[in-house]
Order: sequence, then structure tokens, then C-alpha cells
Amino acid sequence: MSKSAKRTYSAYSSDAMHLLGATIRAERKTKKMSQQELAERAGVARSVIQRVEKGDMTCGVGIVFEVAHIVGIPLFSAEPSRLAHHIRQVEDKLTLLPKTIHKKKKVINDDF
Amino acid sequence: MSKSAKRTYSAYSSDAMHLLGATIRAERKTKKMSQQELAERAGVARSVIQRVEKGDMTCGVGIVFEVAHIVGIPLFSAEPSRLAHHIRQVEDKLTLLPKTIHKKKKVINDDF
DNA sequence: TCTATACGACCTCTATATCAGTCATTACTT
DNA sequence: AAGTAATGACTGATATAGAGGTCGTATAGA
Repeated sequence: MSKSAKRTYSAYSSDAMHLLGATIRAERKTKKMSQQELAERAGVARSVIQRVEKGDMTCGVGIVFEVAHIVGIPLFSAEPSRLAHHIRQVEDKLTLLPKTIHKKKKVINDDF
Repeated sequence: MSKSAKRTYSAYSSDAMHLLGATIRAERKTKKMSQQELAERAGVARSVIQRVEKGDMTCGVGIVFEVAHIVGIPLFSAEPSRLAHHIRQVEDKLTLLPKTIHKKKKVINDDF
């Protein structure tokens, strides 16, 4: 966004992040960890943990994933050992798809 | 991370983002969308789409979620309508948990 | 009760993510 | 085979995320 035009997000994305943040907070408390402790484990400032738990969309995705992982939240409902397998699956699929997408006609159905 | 101490991520987080990026690319192609088109729909620069599809951990979580949603990838394997429900569930759970987490005294095992 | 501390809400500063381009190469479409 | 569009890999400028702190309040434990 060039100027100070604030970025907008769909309700779905906002809700998803809100849910993730609340889940992280719940799991942290369940595991009896303080924000400070979680911050140290993740290697980030406490202020960042606060933003993550509030569902701030501007946090780095790597930080959010890392924090979620530390408190034991599975990403994509996949166990660690299955991720590599899924990656291979998707990459196999990618080799079957065209390398570039050329638009010729209208094909896309907008669902907004 | 004050200086140029590069942030590190666990293999699980890296794999998860790698998988997400590859899945986004695959879904974009399946839907016959170009990077440019996806960028415009998401309201970001094309270079950001490239980084997202490469699994760059430093992308904003909001941008990644938004892009994933546009190409039709469900977050947390939850349908849009279920998210609000899950949010309430977690927030109910939160009210039952302590507001602050005080570290209990170190359990002393100084018997060596 | 009393007290150490976890938390929320701020702040400033610096590193960097994002934007908006360019260019060369590749790969679709006709 | 030619033409055109898509992609990958860059760039510089600028907005902003994250670091690291402060302060006041609230809370869990003793």
C-alpha cells in the first residue's frame, strides 16, 4: 500500500487470525507459560506476543507459526512428520500444471 | 533481534509455510490466475506474491491468509461459517483460565 | 491481608517489508 | 515460428514491524 492507505482484510482472514491468536493465548495459559517466557522461547519481544495473541494481521507469518508451534498448535492439522509428505504431493501436482498462466478469456468466477 | 542476527525458525514452521506457499501456487494455477491478477485481487505487489509462494517467513500473516483465502484454501480446515463458532469456544475457554500466569517456585531438587 | 509479578498499553528507534518499477528469460497461444 | 504474456530476479524509496523499554494496574500466591 503506497501511502497510508490502510490495508483491508476479508472477514474470513480476520476471523482466522483472531481465532489463532485466542487459541495461542489459551494454549499458553494451559501450559502455564507467561508472555515473557513464550517471547523468550520464540526469540521475539513480549510486545510481539501481545500483538499475536490479539490477532494482529501485521505480524510476520513466520513468527506466528513459530509461536503457535511452541504452544503446541498443529498447523494445517498436520503432524510434523506428515508435512514433508504433503509438500511432495503438492510439488508433484505443480509439475503437472502449466508453468505460466495465460489469460485468453474470462474463466474466473469471482466469489466475493 | 536487535542487529542483523537473523531469525531462525523451526523445521516444522518452515515446512508449514513452504507447504502453504506451494499450495497457494498450485491453487492459483488451477484457477488459471496469473501472479499479477492474484496480486491485484489481494491488493499487494506482485513481488509479494512471489515471496508468499516461495514460502517466505517474513511476509505478513494477514497478507498470507488473505492470499490463501482468495485462491480457496481453507484456514484451519474450517469453513467460514464455523470460524465464529470456534472463536466463541476458545474465548469461553479463556474465561476459565487464570488471567495471569505466575511461575511457581522452582521445584527444588538440590539433592546431588 | 501483603507482595512480587504478569499484563496491557504505551513509547522511540532501527531494521526491513512492501511498493513500484525494470529487465531477461521462458512458455503459452495462434 | 512469431508474438505476447508470465515469470524470476533484481532495484531504490518509503512505510512500518519488531526490539526493547516504561508505567500503572491487576492478580496469583503466600
